[in-house]
Amino acid sequence: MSSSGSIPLSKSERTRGLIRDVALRSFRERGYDQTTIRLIAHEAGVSVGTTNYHFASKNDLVQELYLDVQEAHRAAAEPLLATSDDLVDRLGIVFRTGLAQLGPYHPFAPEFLSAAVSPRSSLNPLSADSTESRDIVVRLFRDAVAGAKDSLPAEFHDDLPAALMLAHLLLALFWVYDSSPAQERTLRLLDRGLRLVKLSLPLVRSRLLRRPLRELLDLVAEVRA
Amino acid sequence: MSSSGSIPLSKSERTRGLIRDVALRSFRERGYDQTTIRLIAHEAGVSVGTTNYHFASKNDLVQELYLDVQEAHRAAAEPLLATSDDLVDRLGIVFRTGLAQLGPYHPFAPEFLSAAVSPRSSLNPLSADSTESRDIVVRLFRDAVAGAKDSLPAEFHDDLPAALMLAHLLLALFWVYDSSPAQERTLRLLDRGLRLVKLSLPLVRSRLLRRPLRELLDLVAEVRA
DNA sequence: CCCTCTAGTTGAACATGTTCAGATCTCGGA
DNA sequence: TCCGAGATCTGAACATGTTCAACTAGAGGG
Repeated sequence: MSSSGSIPLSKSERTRGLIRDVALRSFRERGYDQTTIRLIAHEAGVSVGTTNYHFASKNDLVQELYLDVQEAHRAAAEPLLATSDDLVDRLGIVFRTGLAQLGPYHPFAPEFLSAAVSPRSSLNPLSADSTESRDIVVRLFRDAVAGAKDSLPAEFHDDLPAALMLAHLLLALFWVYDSSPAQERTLRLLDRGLRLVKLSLPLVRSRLLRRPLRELLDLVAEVRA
Repeated sequence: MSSSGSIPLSKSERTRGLIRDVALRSFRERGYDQTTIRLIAHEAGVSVGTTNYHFASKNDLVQELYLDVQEAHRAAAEPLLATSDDLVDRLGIVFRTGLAQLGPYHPFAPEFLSAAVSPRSSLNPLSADSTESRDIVVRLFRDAVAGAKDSLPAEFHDDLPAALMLAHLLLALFWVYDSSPAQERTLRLLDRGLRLVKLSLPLVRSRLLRRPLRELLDLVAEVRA
């Protein structure tokens, strides 16, 4: 969580880190709406102006949370990816470990969603500001595809990871709306979706659906905020 | 737009109608964020408190806009539905006329999306508060399916309209993110998606994919805010 | 050791949606 | 016509994220 490097931190770095830590803890405990700038400032023992000096906006603080979550996603997914070379299984691993990271935030998911969904929000996972955390997930999907034994037609290789990341975002969207206990419906949706993909895979390799699927992928893969 | 019944309106009804008209015009011209309560009050010549007396929240005013838009959707779709009995064509009509209604709002789409996407927002199309306008669209899809010559397996009939309405929401989501001129990419996505559906339809009727598709539909069809 | 300049910090000010205690008006009944 | 209760209206107050002019402190050069 907090870096504990050996170089002594400057006063500024300590203040910034303190604000960051206070904010992230509050986001986890109280969610987005209840975590007000004034509350963060108070708990960190600084003024409102200081938090805005170190983080230009409240959303910049959420960005820090994103990074934490995505790093945890990678840490959870990578070891599991070593255990299978089946494409669909590997995709399932990335999706499932991704959902697992979100779990604790479900009570506050609507607040975060509302703040992040606008294409103009820096919090948007598809925005330029979120490139760093987004790329972590895209890389996970790239690895998942690349490490599978039956590889897909080469023409899919470039765009597929970005499209899968989008699929993951859609799954997360479903998850936000999922009020079943422990969001088990989302997991069921994922299982059934993956089963459908497994069944459809031969069709994709065959000629019939390949062209229209390819064209769909073209459009979807370059969605940006 | 404004109803022009013959019964003379009470003072209260006139005030309410005035606020409504001023607000809707402003939403269309200035979008969601720039349309402040104080601005509406000022343009309607009433106080801030009065607008909140007639409409408990700003979102209640957007709800009125929704109804206008969905009524226009129905008015645009119904005559066109009489011109074809091909299932995919009919779906295309409902999707396309739906997108056409949104067109003028695209510059402000992110603002509206952010306000509407939270499952806890009354503005959410899947919320109880939006039942009226949502049902207009669901009925359109029901008609589109029911009036097609090659009907689908009966087991799909119940849930399909709700699932199609969800698909329409997803298409609208894509549309919000679509910055191509006149959002032509969204139309292309729709065309390609429909072509894929047309190609896949025989597969759905056949046994292979029917069961998993059915199960997916079960989960998706009952998504609610 | 002192001076200066900049990084760091402060809290008041602003615009926003919403609330609410009280003022004002409307309208049916006497 | 007149009255009073209930409907309608008012504007100040509140909490929020963000901005900003002013203040402080700390580092580095003399």
